[in-house]
Amino acid sequence: MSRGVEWAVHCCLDLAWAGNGEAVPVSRLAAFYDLPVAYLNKQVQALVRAGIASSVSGPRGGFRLARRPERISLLDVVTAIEGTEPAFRCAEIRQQGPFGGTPESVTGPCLVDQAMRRAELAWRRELAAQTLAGLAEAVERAAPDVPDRARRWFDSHT
Amino acid sequence: MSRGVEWAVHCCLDLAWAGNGEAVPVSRLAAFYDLPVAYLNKQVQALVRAGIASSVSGPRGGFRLARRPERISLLDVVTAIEGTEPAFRCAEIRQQGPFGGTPESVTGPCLVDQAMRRAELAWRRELAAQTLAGLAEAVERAAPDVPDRARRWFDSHT
DNA sequence: GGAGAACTACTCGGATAACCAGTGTCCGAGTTGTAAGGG
DNA sequence: CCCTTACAACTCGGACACTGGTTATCCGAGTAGTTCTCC
Repeated sequence: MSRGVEWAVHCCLDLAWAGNGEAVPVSRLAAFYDLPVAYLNKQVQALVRAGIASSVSGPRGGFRLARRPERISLLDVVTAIEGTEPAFRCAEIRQQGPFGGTPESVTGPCLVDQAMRRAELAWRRELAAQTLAGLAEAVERAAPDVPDRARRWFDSHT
Repeated sequence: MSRGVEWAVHCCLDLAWAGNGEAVPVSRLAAFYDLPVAYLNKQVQALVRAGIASSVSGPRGGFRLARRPERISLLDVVTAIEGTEPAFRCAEIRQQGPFGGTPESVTGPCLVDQAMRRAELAWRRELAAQTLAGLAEAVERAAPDVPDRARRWFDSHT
């Protein structure tokens, strides 16, 4: 899985905390985690294309969340970065080779593919159950000062 | 996900059907699905390294399943090809940047990582629940003649 | 005719290149705040 | 003093190189069956 997924999730959390109406430029986010600025920009652009974040150009510009954190699931973020295609893509090799041409061999869908899709569906279901708000709440419960410190840091470095 | 996973699962099914004590050479398997021989060999070798299949060299040699199909799960096959490392690997970026050095910031494990691991665990659980025997049975139920035809084809092309 | 040895063909196994997606970087388009200049 | 206008700085956005991993291929090590030779 792409490295940008971790970046995107953490940045979304920071946007949820620091974004009190203010847009956060990607340079700030990159400085906060010591990440390459331009590449992180690329990832956040993917969030914009997916409708998770919105962008503002020019001075005082930056990114902010397009929806409330309660309405953004981890699955949304992951699919925004990784794309919607399933990790396992059935190439229907059972239809190749000497038995491939016969129409009698294609009775119903490929069960191997089905089993894989079922597993991947469970993965997606688990990701969809977790929202950004829920994750943020869990972090606040575990370390109550982290969000405040982050917010203050983002506000101070104007 | 690697393309070889699909090949491995299908080949394991064929080994379970065609392997009545006889070892099946990889050239036979490759011909059955019209796949590149040497590369498929590489994948099946991974199955051997994982203890799923066993190999016999020389004439009348080939591969066979090392355990009964009831004892081989889809997760076994997938991890044999893809490796045991999780798809999402937490790089702990929360510990980088200006806040990284402070020891107070590392309160407990990374919750983002935890959420991702939970999802991946659900995926693994679903894969582990499906055995090769169960999958083979499902195929027989959907298309009762497929296993027999496969067995006959593998036996005929000595 | 039978036993032994050399040979041949066949298989796996790992070492070796080609290709592609992910990774990283750069510069241009657009926008906003600012400052200068004139009325 | 106030309005207009040009400027400058800052941000996103997409286009351009680089790199590790998957994909693909080849040749060597080892083994079983076969055949030839000798007793």
